[in-house]
Amino acid sequence: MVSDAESAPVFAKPPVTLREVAAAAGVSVATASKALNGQGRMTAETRERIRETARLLGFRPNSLAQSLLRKRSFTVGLLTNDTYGRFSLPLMAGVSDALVDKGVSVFLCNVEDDQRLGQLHVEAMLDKRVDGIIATGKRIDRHLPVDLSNLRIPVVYAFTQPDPGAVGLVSDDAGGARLAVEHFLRLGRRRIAHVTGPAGFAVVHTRAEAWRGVLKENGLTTGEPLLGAWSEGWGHEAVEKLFDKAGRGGQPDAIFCGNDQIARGVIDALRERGIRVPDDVGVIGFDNWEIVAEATRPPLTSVDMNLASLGREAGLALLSLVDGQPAAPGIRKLPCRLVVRQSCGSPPG
Amino acid sequence: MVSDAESAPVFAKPPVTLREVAAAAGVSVATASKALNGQGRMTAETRERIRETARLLGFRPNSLAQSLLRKRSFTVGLLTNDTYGRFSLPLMAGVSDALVDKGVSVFLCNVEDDQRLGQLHVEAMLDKRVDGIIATGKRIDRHLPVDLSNLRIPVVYAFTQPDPGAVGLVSDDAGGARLAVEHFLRLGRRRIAHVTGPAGFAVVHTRAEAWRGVLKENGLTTGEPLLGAWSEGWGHEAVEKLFDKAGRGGQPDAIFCGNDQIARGVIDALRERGIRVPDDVGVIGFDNWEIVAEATRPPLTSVDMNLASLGREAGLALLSLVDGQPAAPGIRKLPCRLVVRQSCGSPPG
DNA sequence: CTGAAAGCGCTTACAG
DNA sequence: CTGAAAGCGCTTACAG
Repeated sequence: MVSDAESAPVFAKPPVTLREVAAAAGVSVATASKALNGQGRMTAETRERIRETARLLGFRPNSLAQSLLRKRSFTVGLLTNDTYGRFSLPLMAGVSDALVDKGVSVFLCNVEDDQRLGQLHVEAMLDKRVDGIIATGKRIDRHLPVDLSNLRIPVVYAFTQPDPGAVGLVSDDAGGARLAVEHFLRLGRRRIAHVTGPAGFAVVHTRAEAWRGVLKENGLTTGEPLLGAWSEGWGHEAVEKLFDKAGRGGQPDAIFCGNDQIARGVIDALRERGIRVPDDVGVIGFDNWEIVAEATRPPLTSVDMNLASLGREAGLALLSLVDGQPAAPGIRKLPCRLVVRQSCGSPPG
Repeated sequence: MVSDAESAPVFAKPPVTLREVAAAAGVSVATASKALNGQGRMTAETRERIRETARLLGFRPNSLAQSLLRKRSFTVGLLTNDTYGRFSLPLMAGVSDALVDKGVSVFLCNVEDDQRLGQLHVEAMLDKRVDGIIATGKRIDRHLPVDLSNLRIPVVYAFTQPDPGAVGLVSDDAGGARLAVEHFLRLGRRRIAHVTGPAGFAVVHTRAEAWRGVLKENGLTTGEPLLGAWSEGWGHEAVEKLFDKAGRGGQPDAIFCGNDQIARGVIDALRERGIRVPDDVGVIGFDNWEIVAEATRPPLTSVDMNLASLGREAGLALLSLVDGQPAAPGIRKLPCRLVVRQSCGSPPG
């Protein structure tokens, strides 16, 4: 007995083709194509009949064939080395969301920090004729382990270091830091410390400069920012450094932290010392990593880099390049926003 | 003046085609194709000459054309509703890693919990003729907002609820829970409590049953598991419940927690009460969310669900379905592993 | 108003 | 040993 219908996999049935639609409607393939695409001239009845036939048969045009002709695949590649995904995922989701509505699909390429993997993925993207590539990473001062500088297709960099002359989108870290410090000032805080990550990160300096700048503009003196690790442990330590020296008057009444983990360590350490947050000392973090920010006691006010919007913008920027619109090269900085919770204190009175 | 070379976008130059390679090598397109694919018979010199020409011209075959012919696109769709990405990302990275070496690329489809988005993505995948689909989510007892049951292409479910009769991969939660409890027993702990998430989650019951089972097998009595939220706050509360009642003898000497956030809350609450971890009470978490597990004091022992492996397995399972290998339908449970840090205590003596 | 032809870039029988 | 032909599924000038 030959394999019977029951045992054959359901998915063996091939998709219906335009040829079948045309035959069923009694027209040529060319006419069918034009009917479905709203091209050409024909009676409204013919067009409608063909459309109805297509609908009935469940016809969906084969993208591969269309892409071959149009020289547009309606796909883009998304390169990332952020396996852990704290920064990448919202960004990737933003890209995907912005593009799905335009019929563009996104290839996920995890390149780690591995040249071989990077090359493998870029070649796969090129072979599959993606319309463009978005490169993203976990920090804006490092390159991905791939060379994207001489491709035939447009490239947009988002939250990773762009090649010179390319289009790049990053968060406005200086602006984000200003938001935090200015908020403290508005709340009446005057001795605002800054506890942040390692000197090896560009954002550490960008944010520290902004912190210093705002204080100076307001006639306040600043000490040095405290550089350390991006960790809770460092937040703890930093509190010791800040509060073990000097008298009450030299101690901060607010601490702006370089990320939420540091802020969490700071808050825990302050509580252990009996220093009240926000009454005695206000705390603001950076990243608005919700699961951390909402678990601190009190919940943490934090600067959000709007990574999903950044992803959306990157997707749209790439599309307009693909469509041949010229884009100004260079780095575009997108605004951050301050998410106010309870750790920073309320306005006086 | 017509647009000069300087101002034209670099990426306007179209890729080199097989026809050009053939012309350059002085052979027909058919011969060129066979030479590059190792098909047909021809002199070694001819083959080598064609290959060399292709290399020189930087020829890369157009995947779209190949896919059209072969009826295989070497792409798969990856559906997820885990925007936050704690579970999805390692899984997605695993899928991508397993497939990139086989020349298969992965479309990222963020469907949220939105039917419309789900449908949009599934149609896009079908139109692009993906070879198969992997569905993944943030919990194993919920469906994605899409119907994948009657597609023409194979589907594998990973870390989300499969359709009946489909192939599904999940972590062995019961096994993972056993690992934790048995480890405590080996360490000499006897009064092992269980603090976990809400009753609405299937894994809450799976893990609680396993906890209860191991204790019974060892002749130990168990109380009821403490159900609550997946949060630090609940971990805190649970410690109050466990330690405010009964005398010293009724209090646990070990707590197995349903996730790492709960475990973190538990550890913090114990410390605040002056109860030493692990000396007085051992703690084990679940998920092995490194950034949390490593920040607890002491660092947290936790059950790891091996999500990257799960992703790899899912990718390979899908590929073998695509290749026509029959796969046993049903749910396959993949083992967890215990990552031992300092919160559970050392062996006695 | 509709269809036949050519073609996107490739592969695979089939001739010679 | 090599090439001409047909074809994957579609679209788009061009005739009629």
